[in-house]
Amino acid sequence: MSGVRFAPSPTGRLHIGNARAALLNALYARQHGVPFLLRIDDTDTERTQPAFVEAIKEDLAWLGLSWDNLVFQSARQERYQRAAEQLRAAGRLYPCYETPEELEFQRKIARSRGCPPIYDRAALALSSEQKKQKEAEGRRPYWRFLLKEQRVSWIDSVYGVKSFEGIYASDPVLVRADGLPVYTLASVVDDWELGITHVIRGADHLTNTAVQIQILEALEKGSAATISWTHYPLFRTRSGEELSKRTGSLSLQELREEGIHPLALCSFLAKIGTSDSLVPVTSLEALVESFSLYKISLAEAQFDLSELRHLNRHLLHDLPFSQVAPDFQEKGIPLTPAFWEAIRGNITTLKEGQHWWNICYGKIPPPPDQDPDFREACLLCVRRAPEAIEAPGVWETLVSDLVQTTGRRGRALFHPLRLLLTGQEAGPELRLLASILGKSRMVQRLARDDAAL
RNA sequence: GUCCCCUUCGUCUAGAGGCCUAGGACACCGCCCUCUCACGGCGGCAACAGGGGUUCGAAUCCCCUAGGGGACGCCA
Repeated sequence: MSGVRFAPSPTGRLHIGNARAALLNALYARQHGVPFLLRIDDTDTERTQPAFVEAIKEDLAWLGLSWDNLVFQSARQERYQRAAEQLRAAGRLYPCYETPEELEFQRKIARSRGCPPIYDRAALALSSEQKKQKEAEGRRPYWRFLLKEQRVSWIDSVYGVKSFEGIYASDPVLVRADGLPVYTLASVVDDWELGITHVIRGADHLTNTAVQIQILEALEKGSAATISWTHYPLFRTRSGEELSKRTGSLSLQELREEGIHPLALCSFLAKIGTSDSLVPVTSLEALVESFSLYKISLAEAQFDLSELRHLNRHLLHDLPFSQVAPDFQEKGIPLTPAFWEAIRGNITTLKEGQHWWNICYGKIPPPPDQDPDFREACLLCVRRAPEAIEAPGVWETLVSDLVQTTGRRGRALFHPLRLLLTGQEAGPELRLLASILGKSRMVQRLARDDAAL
């Protein structure tokens, strides 16, 4: 039995950091044919909001990821209680009575004195009378795991041999005063019981790993070698902008609204910070094939939104009609192959595709009528052109006529004509636009007819 | 403060002591294509954070300095 998991907490919408974790795990699962578990880490009762569970599922589906199993930590409380019991029995879980405020104060003191803010284990020295007295005062105990002061080592797929000394960390709180387990415990229990053999997560969990290994051992469920650990370096950002879920920046929702195609995001998230080139792929399968944990670099990759946009542009150039039609359908746009062929080379985002759809099939703001004589001449030519602009040779004939009639050619002809027809300075080749607009709409726009403007 | 990690073209990176006058991709610039802006094709510019060692030889190994990230929560 083996498997991987993506374990978001439903405290907000998915952001790119989450998406990377989800994608990397999903790619690993697909490549190795192991189950991909979606575990909802909802042990934090204050911050969890049920609505975000659906939002997370929606975001994952948009990315193109599916899961084999769905588990809620909130539904597994008795497992965690049992584990806590076992740790208590083994003498590895001890009650503490400080309030969060007191602990915060202690940490502040330690920091100001230049000391590491590590828990002083004061509660360990409490006699049973003292504990009784604390409880008589109305204090409920919270429970800390007694860390062994030993070196914990494991092999990380990215970082190589890693080791941490137990003395450099606080004894972690495993059970809160309200009796509910904390992530640190729940995660270890679940990984063991749900057959997670490969943990792939951000490097912010590196020190957690040492702690979790000690818990795993204390629970007699395994050792450092039980799980294959992979920690990838977190994104770095320009000018230190926050990327964490706490600020809610760069949610998948925002990227989606901007018109970033999910495959562009997946290509980006799978390739950035690896030894592979940052190029878009047109299917998730291609990412599965080239995926390797060993390609992940030790240096933090910089997340650059403009890089993502470039990738999106290239992807859109490559994507066939069938792969983008659904995205437009969703926006109520009945995309046609001819239209897609015409615009794909000129757009960076799907949103710009919608923009061009509106230009071609909707009304446009009246372009400035700087040269009415030129406009009238163009109108004359288009009026006497055959109905089927798209038919072979028709465009060429029309252009000859335009050159003859207006006395202009090249940029001097096409630029103002483009402006009159589309209201845009740049865009797809006019020949293609003309066949999409059709003779009647071209006439309307050149005649400055209200129906098209 | 303590611990962990990082630093190669603008960006993502290749690089495991001689294959390095440092390779690729994207960006940028130029040319070609095109009676047009784009698209596309071809080409160009451009980097080993700094300083010490070790070695016949260092981007690569060691040390120091500087800069950056992460962890140190009754969050996950």
